[in-house]
Amino acid sequence: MAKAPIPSDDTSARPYHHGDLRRALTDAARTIIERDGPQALSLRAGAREAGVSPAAPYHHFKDKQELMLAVGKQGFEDLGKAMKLALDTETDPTITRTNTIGLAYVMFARRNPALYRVMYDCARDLDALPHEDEEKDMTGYNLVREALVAAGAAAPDDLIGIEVACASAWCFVHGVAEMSSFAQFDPLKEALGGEENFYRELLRRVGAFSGR
Amino acid sequence: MAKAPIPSDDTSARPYHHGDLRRALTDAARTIIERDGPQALSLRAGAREAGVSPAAPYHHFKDKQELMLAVGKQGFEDLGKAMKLALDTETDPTITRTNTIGLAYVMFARRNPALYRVMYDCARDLDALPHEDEEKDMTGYNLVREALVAAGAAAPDDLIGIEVACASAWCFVHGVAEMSSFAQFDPLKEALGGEENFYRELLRRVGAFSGR
DNA sequence: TGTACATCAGTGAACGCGCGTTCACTGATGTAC
DNA sequence: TGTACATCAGTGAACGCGCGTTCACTGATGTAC
Repeated sequence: MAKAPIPSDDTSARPYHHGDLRRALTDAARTIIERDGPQALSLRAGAREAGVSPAAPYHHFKDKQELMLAVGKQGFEDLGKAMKLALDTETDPTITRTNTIGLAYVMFARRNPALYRVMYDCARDLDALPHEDEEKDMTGYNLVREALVAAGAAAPDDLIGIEVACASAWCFVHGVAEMSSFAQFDPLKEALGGEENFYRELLRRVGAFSGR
Repeated sequence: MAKAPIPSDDTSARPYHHGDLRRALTDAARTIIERDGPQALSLRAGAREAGVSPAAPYHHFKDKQELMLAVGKQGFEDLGKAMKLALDTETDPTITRTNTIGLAYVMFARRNPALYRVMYDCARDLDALPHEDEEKDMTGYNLVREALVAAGAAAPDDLIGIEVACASAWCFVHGVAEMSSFAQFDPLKEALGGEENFYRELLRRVGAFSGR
């Protein structure tokens, strides 16, 4: 009877040690970013959101910037997973691999617009994303390159041509991703019978990159 | 002898009234944004940069947000001017109008990366850009639509097709614009003999949108 | 042309606030013997 | 299995700072007569 957790209100019965506060903090940061905007994210706000004292984060992150980078990195990992998942579960053989990946990319940005914005900032800040897991970071890029070559966007031995094709596709999809939450496109989305159709119609044009 | 301006140091001999403080403040804001990042812009910093007391801006802007919007709006105006100028001065008839406009757009973003970022944030926040000068705001868009129709991207009576073509081109150019300051593309820029060639090579693909 | 006065566009001091970060601390956990 | 102790992951109070904004003020300008 002595040590049993107090049953009164089990959400308030948090143990002194959190368990995985680092993860809880990045999750809290994502919540804040999406709910109140990237500007609203502070170390204190993150701690508050995670239900922890203002000093607690310093046991897991050197400073605010390190938290931001962790959030961005987590975002890229999740984006990579989303793209892989889409490839693995796509059943319609008439849809090209590039389009499947592209749609997954855009939908991720659509669902996490503020996070996507932060990820982009991280990617710009120097080469901020840590190089330790270059493999992981490259996953998405490799998928795209492979798919573009398969689609005939460039000859397999035309290295520069391949890079340019990748850059084009990347820029295009990035543009669509960022614009995806623009209200300006709402009428067009409706006219095409839904958001997803709109993106598919746009992404179809990536195929045009390979046209001779 | 009485009222003559003190000649000692004419940069320090600013009159009590500024002349055009509103403009000086938006210029100062742009300086700060490009120099220290959008995060660093505060009303106080803007006033400091303009050499004026912290309370002075309140005679010209209701609050910080109004200053930000003014900066964004000014950015769009300048971008529109840059595109028009490029159209008016392009002499090579082998370059399509879409590509001329696109390159001007991308180069503007390349030269003002942080400002471009702020502009985009302004455009996203609600329909933040004031509607009074809808005409002006539409200038760029009209130029693009006209050029795309001229390029055969869609039949003149296919209204939806035109809109989709515009959306595609817009997303693509936006993507290139934002990626233009990514160091990741530096090797490719070099391989293609310079930055401008790189953008031209990318933008050439906008033409592919019209391919049947 | 000169004077009185309303209005405009600045000043500078002050406010309350949330932030990042540090510090000495303490409760919980894991390990050596 | 039990005890001593090092280590880890929290707490909460405190710091100094720059911020947005307000306020009573004052210098400069323009207008009526």
